[in-house]
Amino acid sequence: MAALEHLFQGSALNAVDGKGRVSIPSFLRTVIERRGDARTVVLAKHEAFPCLSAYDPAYAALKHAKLERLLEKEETNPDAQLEYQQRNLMAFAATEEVPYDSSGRILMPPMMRRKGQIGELALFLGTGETFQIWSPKLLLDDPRIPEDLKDIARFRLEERGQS
Amino acid sequence: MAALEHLFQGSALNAVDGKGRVSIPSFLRTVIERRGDARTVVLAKHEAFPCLSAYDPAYAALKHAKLERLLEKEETNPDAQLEYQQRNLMAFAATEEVPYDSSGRILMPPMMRRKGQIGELALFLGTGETFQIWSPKLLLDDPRIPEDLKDIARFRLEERGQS
DNA sequence: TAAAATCCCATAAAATCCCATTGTATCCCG
DNA sequence: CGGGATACAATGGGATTTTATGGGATTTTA
Repeated sequence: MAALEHLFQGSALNAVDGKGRVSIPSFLRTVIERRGDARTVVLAKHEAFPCLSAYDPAYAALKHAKLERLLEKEETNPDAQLEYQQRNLMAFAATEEVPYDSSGRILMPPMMRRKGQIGELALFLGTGETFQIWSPKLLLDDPRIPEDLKDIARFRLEERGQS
Repeated sequence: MAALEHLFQGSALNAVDGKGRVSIPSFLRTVIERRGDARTVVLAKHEAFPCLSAYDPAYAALKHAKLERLLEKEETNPDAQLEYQQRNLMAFAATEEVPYDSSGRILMPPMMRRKGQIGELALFLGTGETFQIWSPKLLLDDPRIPEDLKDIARFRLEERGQS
């Protein structure tokens, strides 16, 4: 159950239904449950891309512990104090932890849905330590995204379109 | 039930009614009850921000124990003695412990309400080991608060306004 | 006994559970 | 190897429960 022995990988395109529910792809759930024993995802706005960043609570705790150790080193520095407060706020207040049910679905919180501009479709992308949730349209429109990755998004869209 | 295995996370904006009652958001109550078995919150003025700092009794006990150990180490240092006395005063005399009822509401003590300048609305922000209670307006006006977090406060205000 | 705190009940909206369906991947055995 | 049987994933929709909140009644406190 060591936190970072298991990495998030792969992609999937799932529907967001009228109630705001989305299935977390099972291959991501497997990693979550191997890293800890929660059936829960932590959602945050991605710092660089117009999408959401997601991970498991064990990873969040690990990140927090790291921050704490950093503070103890710089305890005397007054600037460090404010910076610490700010980071803590971003790491915890600006994130939401949502459990998934027995069928693997979360209720996407309205705030996160808006921050990630997620509409009827959610594109899940594994990125190792974390995974991302995109509006497929936004991903295709972003010039920073490699063409090969866009091909994957297009493929997932087609897959769904023809059904 | 280890104290710091569960962290406070997320945000919510709740109403303070005419009697001074506020609901503690359920996701914070869950953490409180997992950390110990009290249905109680400890309130204090935040040391840096114009808001309240809040936590569970188990965390208060833990913090106290930590202070004690620190003191024992520095027993010979007279400065440490004074500092300990001061911190101890703040940690206990300047805080109030209030239980929440079966519907999850506390009666916000008038002194704390004034210290935090909490009006009709209380913004709850998880910050890991503790959580904060803000007047949303004061948060929006504070230059030290990251813009992304203010966005969240604005979102919560909107959410409520349109209903 | 007046003010304040607490309890109790009511409600609307939201979140959660539960069951059903469908498509797809996997298994197993002849 | 074929082809049905099986298991699981994603998803829809109804039923149930929880949450936040208002307001009255009762108890406690000063």
